[in-house]
Amino acid sequence: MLGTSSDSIKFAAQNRAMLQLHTIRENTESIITALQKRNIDAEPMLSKVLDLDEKRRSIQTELDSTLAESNKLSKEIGILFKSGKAQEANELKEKTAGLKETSKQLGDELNEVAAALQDALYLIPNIPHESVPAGNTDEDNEEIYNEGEVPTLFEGALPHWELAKKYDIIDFELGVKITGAGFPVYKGKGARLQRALISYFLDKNTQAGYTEMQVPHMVNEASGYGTGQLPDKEGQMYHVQADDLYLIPTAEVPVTNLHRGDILAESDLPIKYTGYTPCFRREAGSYGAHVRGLNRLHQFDKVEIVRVEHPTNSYQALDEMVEHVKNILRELKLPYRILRLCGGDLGFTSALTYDFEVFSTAQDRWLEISSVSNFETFQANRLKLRYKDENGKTQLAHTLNGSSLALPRVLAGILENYQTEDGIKIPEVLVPYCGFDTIN
RNA sequence: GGAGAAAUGGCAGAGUGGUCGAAUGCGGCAGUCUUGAAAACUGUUGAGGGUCACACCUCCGGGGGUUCGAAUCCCUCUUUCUCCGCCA
Repeated sequence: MLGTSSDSIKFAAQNRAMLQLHTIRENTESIITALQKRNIDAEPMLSKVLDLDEKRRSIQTELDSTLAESNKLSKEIGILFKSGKAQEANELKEKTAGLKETSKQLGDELNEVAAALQDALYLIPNIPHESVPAGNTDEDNEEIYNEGEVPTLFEGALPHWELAKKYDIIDFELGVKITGAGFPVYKGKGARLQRALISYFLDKNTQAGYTEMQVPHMVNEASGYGTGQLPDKEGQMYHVQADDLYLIPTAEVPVTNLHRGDILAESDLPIKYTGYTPCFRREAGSYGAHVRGLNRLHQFDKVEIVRVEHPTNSYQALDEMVEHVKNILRELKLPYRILRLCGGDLGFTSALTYDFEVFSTAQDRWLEISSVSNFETFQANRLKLRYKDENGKTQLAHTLNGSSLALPRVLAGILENYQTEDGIKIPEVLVPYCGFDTIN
């Protein structure tokens, strides 16, 4: 449906079953070509990696044989002592001194090179799926679907931040007082509508087979590296330095890390989770009119879906997730479109991403409300999230996630598109969750 | 926050300086038996690096140290449990 034919899926799965050193070593050229879609010249990066890799292996080999020799001597010494030949044993002991020195040196060298290699590897972004269009900016994203009527609003219709004030449902100034800009306070029916949306989304997700999880809102450094926020997005996360913890920018981080280091049985797949969490983002560098109101916040609520999949099934899973989100927006009767992100706009960790955007009628612009991605083995490789295949071999799993959905812009879309001269109508599906059908 | 105990393979649980990547049991897998299943019996069963394949190397919570040699001894950190204190 979305241009991921089964042939390309199979190819992708095989080609990247073990993305990283093996793959880089054997497919250097094709990786460089693929990364050009991200407008990256990967050649220097990769040759540095290959260089360090070669160095690492040669030091490792040398170290291994030194250790092998000293292991052998130690065993002999043990046997000699046991059989009472203390003098011969002591003679052998002297021979080990040099080996010890050598292995210490080699060990230090190895650590250094291995760390440098790790750092270099962490800087390489995921390889875009072949369906990812070339391009530099969001202008080059490819619209692949749209649905829903854009309503014609009455004269004097307002953007959501005006509506929020008019009906006293969101107080941005109050948030500034107690915290700062970008931390709104939801009041009365506004707060209730938030809670209704969270419940509604979670219900939709659990009905679709996702298991609801409540996870910590802070994570440690290892989790940040696992899903790829670190080191790439270091400055975008709130860092609690006293305890070296990060406030989560999305539930993707704690939920996907649930399986960090696991080796699953093939029959455990697929794993499907959903979770509601607040999300914290520093948004360093954002500015201008597009950050008004709910458009861009430091703290916002989101319900996320996460899947761990068999490589042969991950693109079908991606399509299912897209269909699932479509369904929700259809029920909310919001006009939306789906974009396939171009190489330049694609996130660091993703192989293929579909963005959902709701049309904000009063602002006359599209607002991103969901991002659904397949990471293939990229996160799994960092997470060491694997499964045993039918031959008993350990393979990297594929991970995926998507918002279903991010609250603030859905809220903005509802407020703006559902406004009437008599107040804001509540979408039908949300009325049972809200306990009211109009905000006035 | 204070005092004590502990951390070993999917799980349980031995192992206190040498041939231990690690007994044993359970679980898993394969086979024998069976129409099939269960039971019983036999075999097999951690991860990573390295190699064409072997060899070989690393890993017994993390890091460091002692030693020719560490799962075993020492230091340190983390986590868990018990008791005390505090507390939504």
